[in-house]
Amino acid sequence: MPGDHEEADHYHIPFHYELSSFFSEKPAGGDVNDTGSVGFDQQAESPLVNFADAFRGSNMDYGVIARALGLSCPAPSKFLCSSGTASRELMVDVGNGRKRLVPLFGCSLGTTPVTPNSSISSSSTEAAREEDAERCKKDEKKQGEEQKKQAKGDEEGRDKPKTLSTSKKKGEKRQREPAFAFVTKSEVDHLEDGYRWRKYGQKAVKNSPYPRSYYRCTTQKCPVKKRVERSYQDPKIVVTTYEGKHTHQSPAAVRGSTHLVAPPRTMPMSFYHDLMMHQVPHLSNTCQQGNVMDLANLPPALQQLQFPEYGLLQDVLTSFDHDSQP
DNA sequence: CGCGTTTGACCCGCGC
DNA sequence: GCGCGGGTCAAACGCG
Repeated sequence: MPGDHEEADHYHIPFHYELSSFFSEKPAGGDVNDTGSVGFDQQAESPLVNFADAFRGSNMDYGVIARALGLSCPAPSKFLCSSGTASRELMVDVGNGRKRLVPLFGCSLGTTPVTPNSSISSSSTEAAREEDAERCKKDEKKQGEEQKKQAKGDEEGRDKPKTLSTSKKKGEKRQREPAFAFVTKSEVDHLEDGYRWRKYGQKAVKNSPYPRSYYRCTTQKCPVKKRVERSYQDPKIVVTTYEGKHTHQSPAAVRGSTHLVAPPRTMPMSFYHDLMMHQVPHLSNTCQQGNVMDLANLPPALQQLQFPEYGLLQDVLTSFDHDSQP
């Protein structure tokens, strides 16, 4: 069915219109939304507050956030579940030649942060696991084919000069790690996130003048990769897609930047768990398979989301909450 | 010399 | 089956 197929290829999550303003052109330091309730001074003394710190220092009940993000709180998750019309999404390539519309929810548009990085504008997840589920059906269908290929490949493969596929068994489907995409508004492509990355490829993106860069975590045996590309819709927007879970601590944390990884004292770990379970729905499957999820395994984007002022986030989330009320 | 980037070639999955 | 586009490899190169 063509319609179903379309659904499988594009993961639609509505974006709240109020938040869309975060991604539109705004004068530096200006108010962020139309209500005037959110304003920040980009020249504030502490322009960067990381995600965890933001919550730690906040009086905000995490339940509000949880509800806002559609976590395990009584309020239904409008953000994740509704089919609202006033949405803003960004087409993000999530691998295997698949693109999906990634919901944007986020924060601010500081343009002259302390670090070369600009502030995080939004984060989102992509439902690779759901996608995998879809693909499983196809896989079953193709399994016979694959086996044929495998036999054939065993014959032909020997003569191939390169052994690119030796890392995985022939006929075995390339397994995609859970991915987490988020969007930043930045002048620089490669955002400093506390980990060390090695660029291993760059490709031109179809219909975009901007190339996509491929990075791998330089830590040995760490499987995490990330893709970085600029939005052709708005060149200032950088889409970063993390894939996989770090098997180690952030070097930045090791160096003493504990604020990058330390869990907020006031936030139960279950919140992180819920956050991940909902923000990265497919990870729930992983957990069901016995894998342990802990903070260190959170995508850096969640560990280190930074905001010019957490009050902004608060307003954003409050906005979510308010919007989710009938 | 070690580490990171660049870049062309190759592999792979998917749609037609 | 074929072509396209995305993802990865690895040699060459640059830099400190």
